[in-house]
Amino acid sequence: MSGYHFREIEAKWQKYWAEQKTFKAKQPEESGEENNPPFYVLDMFPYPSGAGLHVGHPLGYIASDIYARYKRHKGFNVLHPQGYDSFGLPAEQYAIQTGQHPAKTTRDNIKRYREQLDRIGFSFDWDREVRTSNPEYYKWTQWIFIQLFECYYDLDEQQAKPVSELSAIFEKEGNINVIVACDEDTETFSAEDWKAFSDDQKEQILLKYRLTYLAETEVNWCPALGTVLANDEIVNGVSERGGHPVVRKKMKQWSMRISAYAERLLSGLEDLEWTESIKEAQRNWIGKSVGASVKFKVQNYEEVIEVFTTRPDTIFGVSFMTLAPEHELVKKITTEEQKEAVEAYIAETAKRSERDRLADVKTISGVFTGAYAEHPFTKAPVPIWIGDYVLASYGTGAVMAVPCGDQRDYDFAKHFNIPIPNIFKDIDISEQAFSEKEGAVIANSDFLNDLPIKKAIKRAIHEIEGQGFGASKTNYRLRDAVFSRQRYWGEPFPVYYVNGLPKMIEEKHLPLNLPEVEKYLPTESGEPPLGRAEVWAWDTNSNTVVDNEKIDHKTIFPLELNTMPGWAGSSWYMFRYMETEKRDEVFASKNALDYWQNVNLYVGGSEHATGHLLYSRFWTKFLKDRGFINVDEPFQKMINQGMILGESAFVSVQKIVFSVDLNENKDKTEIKDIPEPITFVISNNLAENFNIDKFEDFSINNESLENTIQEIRLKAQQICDKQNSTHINKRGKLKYASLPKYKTYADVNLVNTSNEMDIEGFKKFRPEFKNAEFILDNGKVYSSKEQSDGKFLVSREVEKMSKSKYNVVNPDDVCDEYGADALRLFEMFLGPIDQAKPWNTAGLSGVYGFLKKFWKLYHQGADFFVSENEPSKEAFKVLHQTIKKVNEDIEAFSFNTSVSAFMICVNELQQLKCNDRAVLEPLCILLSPFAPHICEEIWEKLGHSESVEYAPYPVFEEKYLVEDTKTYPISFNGKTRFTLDLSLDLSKDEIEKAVMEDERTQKQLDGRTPKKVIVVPGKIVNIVG
RNA sequence: GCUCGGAUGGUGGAAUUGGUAGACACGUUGGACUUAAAAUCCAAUGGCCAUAUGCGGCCGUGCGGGUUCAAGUCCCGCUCCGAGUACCA
Repeated sequence: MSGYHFREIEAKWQKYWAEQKTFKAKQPEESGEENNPPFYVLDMFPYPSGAGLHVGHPLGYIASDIYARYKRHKGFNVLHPQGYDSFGLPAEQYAIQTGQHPAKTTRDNIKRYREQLDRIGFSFDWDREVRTSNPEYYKWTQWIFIQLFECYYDLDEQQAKPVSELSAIFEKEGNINVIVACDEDTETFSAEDWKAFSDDQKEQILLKYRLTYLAETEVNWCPALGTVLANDEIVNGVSERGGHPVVRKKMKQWSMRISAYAERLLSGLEDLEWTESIKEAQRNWIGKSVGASVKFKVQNYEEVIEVFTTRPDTIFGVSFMTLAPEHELVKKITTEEQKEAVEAYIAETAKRSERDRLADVKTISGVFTGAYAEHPFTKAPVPIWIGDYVLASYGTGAVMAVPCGDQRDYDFAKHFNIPIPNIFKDIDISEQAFSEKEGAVIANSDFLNDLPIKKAIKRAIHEIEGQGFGASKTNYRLRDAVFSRQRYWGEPFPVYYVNGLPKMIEEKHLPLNLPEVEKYLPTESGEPPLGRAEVWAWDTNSNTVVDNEKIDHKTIFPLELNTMPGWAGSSWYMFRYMETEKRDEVFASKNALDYWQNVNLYVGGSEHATGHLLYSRFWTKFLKDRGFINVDEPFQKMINQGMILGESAFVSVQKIVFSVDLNENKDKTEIKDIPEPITFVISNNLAENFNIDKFEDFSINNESLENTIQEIRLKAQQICDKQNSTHINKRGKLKYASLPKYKTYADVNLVNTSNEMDIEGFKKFRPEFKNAEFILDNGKVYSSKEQSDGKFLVSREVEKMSKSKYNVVNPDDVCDEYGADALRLFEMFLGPIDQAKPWNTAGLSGVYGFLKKFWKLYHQGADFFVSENEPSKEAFKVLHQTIKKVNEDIEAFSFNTSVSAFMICVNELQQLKCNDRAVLEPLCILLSPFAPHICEEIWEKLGHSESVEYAPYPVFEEKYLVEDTKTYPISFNGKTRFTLDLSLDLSKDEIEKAVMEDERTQKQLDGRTPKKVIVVPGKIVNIVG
């Protein structure tokens, strides 16, 4: 065996790894003696879609795999698992369309994913695989749900506690003194009240405190689809799919009280090694603002308007109030005169999406309600306006407008000629508001006069609280998360209903398995798909699921029909991988949890910034509170990979169509026999100039194209003439005309690296072009593969990789052609991991060539050969430079530069004709995380019987890199003119002397005397003057 | 609008604390080997100018300023592109 036969090598080692369980992570009890510290590397959970993997998906997996393998070489006990987020909407939609059970399609998809993943040679410990749709897994998702139900959140101690403790407090002192997270509308009650409540009433009240609770939530309901839609599934008020009407509707749904954890979710970000941009996204999402809530009385009404402000110090600057048009008070307080205008404005606002309202800052709009509020301090009347720059969903949906201190209020006031009182001492507000939060002193503000802003805020809150029309308040934008989905393919809630009140199924009877249904659609009456299940009732005697017909509301009760959302299963899966043996008994055993702690390195896309990454932090904190785990954060360090973009291929098309001039058609008989249009598909190099109508203007010198176009015109004219001279004649004259050129997709798999397209393949791919004429790059018309000597070229454009753009590249194809090691290297070589970059298959030959060169280093002719000789100094230097560089790059996740470093290393060793074991053996270890198959093969040939995976990482030794000379760039006025080799031992003065003596220096100076000579030893010499 | 990224040859991208801009690779061109192709190897390759050869010169990291002996890198002001996103009161 001589050449580099990657197919055999890769298959051989993939089999070996699977059989030997090379990547099995050791549990704490197994690893104790060897003292290998644990290290946990995790990829974000893949959803196994029917489309399979494209080359963009494995990018992060390759990076994390390199890191995992690197850590094994460094002596760590690495946990590097993989699994599937296998509940989800696409499988359900496919089931609705085809009637196939989603469990089956999901299994099929997973099988395909696994095959694709296996081909790339990942070092996953597959024995720990999890699938969220497996009952053995979702048993514990249900279990966590129950734990959340049984807890409330103590805001004082910032901790979740059992609800039983809360009812004990209520028993003693009611809810007046408790500082806990609860629904906004919770009323106060005393111990006596509590005791007087019925059991059902008590349950109702406790629901307002539980960390997961039932509540009326406003949703986008689409009756035709029988489901709730996300905001981005609605376009112009109708559903994106099908265009059905959508209505706002209140529905009773499960919610998660994530808002209770707002403060901890915010402060916990500080110690995480995540990118600033993701942390910032979470901070914005949580949206903490500190200020005060202030109540304004409405004149002539009993009502008050409550506002939240971060700037209570500016309260004397209030000259109007603005309510969101949707604010509930608007209808009540609007005067008769203003009614028409207000209603018109509300109707207008309703048409605008929130997106519109926020994107448009230039249009200022609003209407006066005619009503006035009363300033709490001055008692002056304050006009109440409505304006769509205030959103109902944030805060109280009302603003106390301070035009001198807020630019939006300022613009609004200017636009409507509302006074702008200035409450800042010596600050000019004639042009714009003063919105800084420091650097000013308050004026015209009674007791706040002469106070700087920060002190004024404190004083204002003090007065507001003292006079009883407000209090200091911290506001969070973070809302509780709706947890119910009207879907089939998700975790069933372990919940049944007694008198309409939810009861949890006891833990020991879990899992509650997803029932069978005959169809996956909502029921005709609008219930979720589980409403179709015939066996979906809970028997509290036998503790089993029984036939619905047996429901008697005494011992047999209906079960919950909603299922859990996609993020339920993915919010805790990182802990499940830690467990191996006792998965039936616990979600993960204490021992394992204590040992693995949390994920040391998490790799995935940044699109999960405010979804998955926030929810899993929430669940982690909750599980910590309850003592189930002992970490506060799930993912200590995170790397976000960028998207791999596709290079879509396009062809240009122009058509000739025939038509009859109807003006001359006297008898108006039906027109038949009009020839089919003729389609031309034009090679990209000619596309711009190709134009059937105006070939006379043809500017580039291409005779055959000119001829071709003339022929086309001639042919079209002949068709017309022929028809006109015969039967069409009396109905009118047949004419031809060309339509505008347009571009359309070609499948990238039909195009080679030189942008040449396979025309026959294209005809099969787009049958509508079966009879089209193809104009080749030489201007000639394509006739057949054999007879045409020209090429057909496509144009390229970088776009997102997607099926609909025909630019998807499958990793299997790359593995077939170049091998998994080449794929791995190339994905890394493409550019920085976190950047979006286009996939260009042409570059693959570069890394493939590198692998062949690497292989050759260990061979002499056809035979494997390494010498036992002492390597040269140069060879050692090359090796140690590479060790240093690659080591640093891996730690910095700069994998593209480490691939370059390997290329440089191999090129140089080849130059040096180095084939010494003492250099080549460490090099093999060094490369093995990147290209594991080829390195295993060579490692074996080097005489090792064990996998290279656990070979100790080569140690960098500085002594091999020590230099005694430096090639100094000698620059004049900052421009390098020549270089000079000088000893590194020289002092500054000696360097200067040597440089000045060089004749090239004299030539550059041309007799001038330098003003200054800058010498930086070991770096550069710059001569000024 | 705001926040965070980014902009370097024909292409993907390198470049330490400011210190030889364009590493490495693709592509292109030329050459060697071959009946030929593939593969492999060698050479050239930022632009412009100059040049028999040789020695060279000017410009150049989105744009305009600035700091510095020296700026892709630091500062100020813009433009464009990408991602996220709340009129956060």
